[in-house]
Amino acid sequence: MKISLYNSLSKKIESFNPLLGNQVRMYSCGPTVYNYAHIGNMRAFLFADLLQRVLRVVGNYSVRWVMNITNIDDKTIKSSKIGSDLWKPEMGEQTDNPLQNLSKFTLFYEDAFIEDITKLGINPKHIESLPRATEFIPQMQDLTRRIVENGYAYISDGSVYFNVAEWRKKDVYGKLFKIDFENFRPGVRMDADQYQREDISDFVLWKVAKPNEPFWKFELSGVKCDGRPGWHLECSAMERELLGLPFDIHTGGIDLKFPHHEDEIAQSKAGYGNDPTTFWCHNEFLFVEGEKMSKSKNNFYTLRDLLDKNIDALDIRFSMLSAHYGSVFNFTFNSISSARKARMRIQEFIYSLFDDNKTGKRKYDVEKLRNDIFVELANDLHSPKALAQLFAFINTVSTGELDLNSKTKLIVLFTELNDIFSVWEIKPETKEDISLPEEVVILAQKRLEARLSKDFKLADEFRQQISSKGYSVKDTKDSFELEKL
RNA sequence: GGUGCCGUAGCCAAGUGGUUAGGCAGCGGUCUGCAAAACCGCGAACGUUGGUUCGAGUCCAAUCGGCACCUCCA
Repeated sequence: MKISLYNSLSKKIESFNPLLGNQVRMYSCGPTVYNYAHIGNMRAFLFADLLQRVLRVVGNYSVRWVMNITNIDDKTIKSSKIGSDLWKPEMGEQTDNPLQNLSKFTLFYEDAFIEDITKLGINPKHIESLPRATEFIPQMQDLTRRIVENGYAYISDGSVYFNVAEWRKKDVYGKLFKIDFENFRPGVRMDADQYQREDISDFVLWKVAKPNEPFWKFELSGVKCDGRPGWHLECSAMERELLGLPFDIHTGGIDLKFPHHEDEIAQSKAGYGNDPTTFWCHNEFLFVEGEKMSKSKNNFYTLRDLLDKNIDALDIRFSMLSAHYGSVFNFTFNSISSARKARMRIQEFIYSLFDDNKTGKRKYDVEKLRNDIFVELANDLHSPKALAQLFAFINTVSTGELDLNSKTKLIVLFTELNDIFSVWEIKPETKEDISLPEEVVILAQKRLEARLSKDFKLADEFRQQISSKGYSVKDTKDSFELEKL
């Protein structure tokens, strides 16, 4: 099925066509590995995952998905320095080699990141490559050199800056973000670094080495420029190296539109002569309980914080699918429990499809249902509408009335849908829970006996005891089911 | 100052000018010893004020409120 996507370049929904046959090349701005990822970060990665899955399943494309790991920047350098209180014993021993420290520090959070996204239902096998910025330094130096040679960058005190004014004579600077150069307001964070820039809007390509910080040897136009790459440059060099230019889709959070992505466009074109990509896709921000997430408001959560609160990562995934990626998502604890119930309702339905005792004569047009759902997903990843279609279906059909053929087709469909949503089990319900404590099972059995002999008072007492041990008991006709509370 | 986004029932969240989005919660029912779960059924909304139109949640204007970005934040 043809996919349509909102393109931040045209600010319109456009029909998507890959540049090379059936293959989609997609690059996602990945994490800066200086801390555990928070749920706002997670939304960006879940959005990219949804996109690549829809491209595979609905669009029938093969997808080459690349997501970078930013393992060198101000924050990672600072956090990994000797004496940093962010250093954890699990990262190993610090040495007097700043680059080694940086590497140990960032690898720790890189592992944590992979672990986190896996819990969220992202399959790392879908990601073709997770390039680390530090492993592409020669390519970044090469790009810097090209831009300088083409006359769109200058060296100042060993750092290299992109000359925006010069570039504007040749091409538009402001393709994603309309910039009013007359009313350009210098940012507050400007003086965080002593930039020796000719113009306020120039941005750094390569930063000169500071004492006790990691650096790479670099000589440019006879000038010694030992140092490290600037942030924007990393992506430009890696995406060209791994995907080739131009590729099909570039994703990221909406805050990266400017300056990060705008600068990427300028760099790639000024250095390589090519636009990076044809589609820019951005996800909106996330709120927590109606407010912007911030540490001061005490509503700043990493995925791990939420897991510690006994929240299922898949409920987070599912709840985010209930809003369109292009609108602000309001994360609330209420919405998580709401999402869990909704998700489980579909899960129950899937289980019942495998139940041969529930079979009837009704034929259902599964093809049409499939089409109804896929059309929504193909229309700019409209997951809320796709889910609405699915619920509307479940509301009109009970498995017991469906014939075997329809049920089989539905299992196939749910398998396909789960290749996108990835929040269900497509298999018969397994009643056995090996992890149940024996004492709870014994209590439940005693309760069953009491119940069958109609001693309900005793049965209620046992139920009390079971729930005080953290389990709930559900009666079936002549047995019981236990569930963790 | 500039550039954008958003105000839809108790909560979340779709709505491309013309008969129902959907989920959760709530209410009623079936089933249960009572529950739980499941299933069946039910209601309720478009920030405010004008305008365009036969008809506006949808288009236009104004207004109020919230938010984001404006040089290394998803």
